[in-house]
Amino acid sequence: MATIYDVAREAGVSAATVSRVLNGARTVDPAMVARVLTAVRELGYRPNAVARNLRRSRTTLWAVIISDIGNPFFTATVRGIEDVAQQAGYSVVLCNSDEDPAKEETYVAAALSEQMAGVIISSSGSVKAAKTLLESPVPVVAIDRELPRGEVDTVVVDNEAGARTATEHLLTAGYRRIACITGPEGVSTADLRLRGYAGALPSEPLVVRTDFREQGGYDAMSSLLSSSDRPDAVFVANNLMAVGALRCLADRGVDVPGEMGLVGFDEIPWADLVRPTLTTVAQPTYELGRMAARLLVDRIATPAAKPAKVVLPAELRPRQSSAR
Amino acid sequence: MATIYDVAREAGVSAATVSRVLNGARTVDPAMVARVLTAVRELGYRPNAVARNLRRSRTTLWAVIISDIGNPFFTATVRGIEDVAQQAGYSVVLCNSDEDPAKEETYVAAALSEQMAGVIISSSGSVKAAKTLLESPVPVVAIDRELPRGEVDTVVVDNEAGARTATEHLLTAGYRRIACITGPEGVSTADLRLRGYAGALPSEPLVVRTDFREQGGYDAMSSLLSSSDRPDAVFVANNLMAVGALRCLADRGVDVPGEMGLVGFDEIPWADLVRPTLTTVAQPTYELGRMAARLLVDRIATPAAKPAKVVLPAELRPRQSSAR
DNA sequence: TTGAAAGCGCTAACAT
DNA sequence: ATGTTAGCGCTTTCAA
Repeated sequence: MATIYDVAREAGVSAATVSRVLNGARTVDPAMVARVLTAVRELGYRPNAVARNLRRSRTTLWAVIISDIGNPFFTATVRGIEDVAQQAGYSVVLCNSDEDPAKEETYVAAALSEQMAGVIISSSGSVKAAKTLLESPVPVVAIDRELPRGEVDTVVVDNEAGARTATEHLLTAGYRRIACITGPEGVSTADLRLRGYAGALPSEPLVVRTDFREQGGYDAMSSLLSSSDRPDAVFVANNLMAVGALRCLADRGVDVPGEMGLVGFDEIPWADLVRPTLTTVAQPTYELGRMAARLLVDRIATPAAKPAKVVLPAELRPRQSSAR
Repeated sequence: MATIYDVAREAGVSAATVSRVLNGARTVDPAMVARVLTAVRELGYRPNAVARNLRRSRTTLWAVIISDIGNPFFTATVRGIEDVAQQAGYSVVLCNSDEDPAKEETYVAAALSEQMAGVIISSSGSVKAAKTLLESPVPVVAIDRELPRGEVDTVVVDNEAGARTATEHLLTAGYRRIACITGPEGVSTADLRLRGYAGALPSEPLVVRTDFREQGGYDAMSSLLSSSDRPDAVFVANNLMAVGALRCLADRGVDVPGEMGLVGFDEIPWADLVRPTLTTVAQPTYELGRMAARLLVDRIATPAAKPAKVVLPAELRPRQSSAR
């Protein structure tokens, strides 16, 4: 690969001048600019970002560490992040931790080693990854899920209120024994949605914890169906588990919403095309991403500012699965 | 941030020794290893990958440039890539071109500037991006879609055969006037699936081209419904457009599969939960990702080897939407 | 306005 | 087995 010195020689100028031209300094003679650009084109020169980053001690890359690329929730969120990032001159690289704390730690370590300009993370619960990030100088924004013990910029939805609304909706519809399927302890969305559910319930809570995956939801629903204290409705704390639960009910021939009501948290892509259509608590995903990116831009500009916490509203979308 | 020299000073050794310890050289005295590791821990030292990459003139990052992060097709594919990459000592960063050639070009440029160790790309059709990649020394594997005019390692499914099978399936089911909704010209999947469809058809083809998005499928179906030559079945060349088409039919109250048969190419996540369930041509997505990653590993090891082209089979999954 | 030169942090010859 | 040293490619003072 051609280096900046090759270009300099070809154009008959110094490397410093080439650098100035390429970085848009206005103190360069137009004639030289032309010569440099010609040389760049002829040699097919492409600046080595690694060298530049080393010299500048900074990069223009953001790492966005998401917990499950298979969850459509992240699609719109990432788009929101990308749109703001691009405008601010950053490129976004996505890292998929796949709900695996070990992978999350690997990606956090990589982001720091690679001197990324910032990190946006939806924690899969690794305390170690969170600690590493917090002790590092890299600007961090937590999204969707709070960072364990983290005093950092955070963008979440009002999980507790959303869960409460969903549970009250089931009560209003006439369901009496409402269970909750939620995610792993220590993941803030799992815990807060559980709290919202429990708070809305006049009776004793009935809780199953599992992972945030479709299979987890299936298994959880399966165990609820065969329990002695079988519920007549379930609030499911994320979208993929809700789909799993729905599939389980279909497989078992349980009538939804007649025999069993169902509300999920998080939209699923074709919530209105599945049968029965799925009642969900929808989140402003795109806006979540935009907001996180804006916070990160601000944080990079002002590292010492007090961390912000933004809570966006979630909204119930009543559909068939809860309409008794 | 602490540098390798800080660690060296703290441990009372040279920077070279620290480097050796950190890179697992076995020619280091165990006592020194211990001292170095202690110093590393005390200082919270973290190697600067940018400096390392510059010095080594290589990185351990792969760029995976996908054309639409919102398409669930890529979920399993990316997982396949990641699993192989991790085993081979590479980290994967995802870049979402969002079917936008300009974004694709930006990400290709970034991947080259950042000296990424390799690129796996699902082209959104930018000839310029393809050219840039092919003229660069970076190892490239095309996945899902062929790279425009690219003599590179390629992993695709047998699009033509899959489309033919789908079309024949509709004919066998008794549909007579079968249309095709496909993607942009120049995108290999769009063109090959169209060819497979046309090849299987005894009559004149009826084709609508649009983008590969849900809205595109909706609009295309809408125009087919109001055309004078209204079809009784449609083969839709990707998953998102199939969902759009299905939604359009639902909105218009057209009975599927009675009034209109439908087959999509690519699975959708809950094909069996939507109503009617959607007949699709399924692809071995995870295997596609694994294969691409394996080719990339080989290519990095043997840059001069002849490019391979791997064609994996696609498989019809008959469901309700085509069962007249 | 331009060039010379130093140095970002690391690794790998080479020397000891 | 360990240290010395040069240099990866770039940017940015500093001097002219």
